[in-house]
Amino acid sequence: MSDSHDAVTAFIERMGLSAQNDGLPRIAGRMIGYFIIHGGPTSLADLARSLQVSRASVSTNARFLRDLGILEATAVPGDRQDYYQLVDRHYMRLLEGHVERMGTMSASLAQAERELPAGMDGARERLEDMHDFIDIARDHTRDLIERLAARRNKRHD
Amino acid sequence: MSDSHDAVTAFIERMGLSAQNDGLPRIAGRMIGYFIIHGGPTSLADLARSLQVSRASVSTNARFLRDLGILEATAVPGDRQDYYQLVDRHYMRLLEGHVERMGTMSASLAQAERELPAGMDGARERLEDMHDFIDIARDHTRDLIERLAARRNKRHD
DNA sequence: CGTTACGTTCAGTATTGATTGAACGATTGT
DNA sequence: ACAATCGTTCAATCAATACTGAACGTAACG
Repeated sequence: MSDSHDAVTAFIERMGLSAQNDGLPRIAGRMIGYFIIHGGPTSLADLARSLQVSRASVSTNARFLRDLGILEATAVPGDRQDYYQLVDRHYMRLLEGHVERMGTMSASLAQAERELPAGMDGARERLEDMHDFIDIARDHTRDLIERLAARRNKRHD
Repeated sequence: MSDSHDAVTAFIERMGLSAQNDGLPRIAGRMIGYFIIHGGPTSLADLARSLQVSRASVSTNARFLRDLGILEATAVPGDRQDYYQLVDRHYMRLLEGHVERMGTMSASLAQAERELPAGMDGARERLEDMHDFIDIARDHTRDLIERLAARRNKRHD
């Protein structure tokens, strides 16, 4: 079983790294990795033991991932611990987050266009150009999300 | 001109914030904002003065953005300062970076599938499911990049 | 030459944010 | 009632990294 252990921990660690790389807390990434491998539902205490981190960190990051819509709480009959698991198609939330960030960027560009005094034509053109781009990219990503949702539904029906 | 100044600095500051939000250095974001507004080419010294930051920071971040393919150096005849400007369609580089990160994630999942010992069927299924998703999303984003490139070319021809 | 302005590098500082330990309330089982 | 376990919160610590100041090399220009 040491083979499995090595491969599994290596993967979980890579998930931590790439989360860090994306600006997310490392432990959050490792938690996602844990759930991809082990499924769940799992209590926060077990998670803390498995990942060798403090219960405080697990608690904080669980809430963080829950707010992101990546984790959800489930009840286990006969046990009143808080059990968590990945939401179905959790990875979609990443794309949705991407769409959200493009939305704020779009709004920021729109505000700049609105407030920019007349005469700065070069600036306005560049703002509008980038704005168009962002909006198209956002729409495109929305389509992607829909298409992926459809694909998964078809598989399951 | 105080109106223009307010709107402009507010926009540049927002760009800094949203860069920070994406895990990039704040000054890098502000530099991008500066170029969107003022066009360029601009010397690093002017940039440092405008953004009120040290020349060291500007130098470091300019190299950073150049390596990302967002800024490029241009020669200004009769002046041998280093002039920088945004590359054409600089925002495309953001999507390309996104594609790259999806690529490393895909590779990481593939490696996990390869090294995972037999018997962990649930884990394998979840890995493959996510792997499929990532690859589809990456292809889709590549299409988007191509389509946007085509759109821009048509505009210009 | 001497001066000035530029860009880079690097050691040091400052700041941000992740992680922890300890204290707490709640819940269960004895 | 008591002990044990869980999850949360918060102050404190720790680590990563953004940012700066100073020193340096280069090039222009008087």
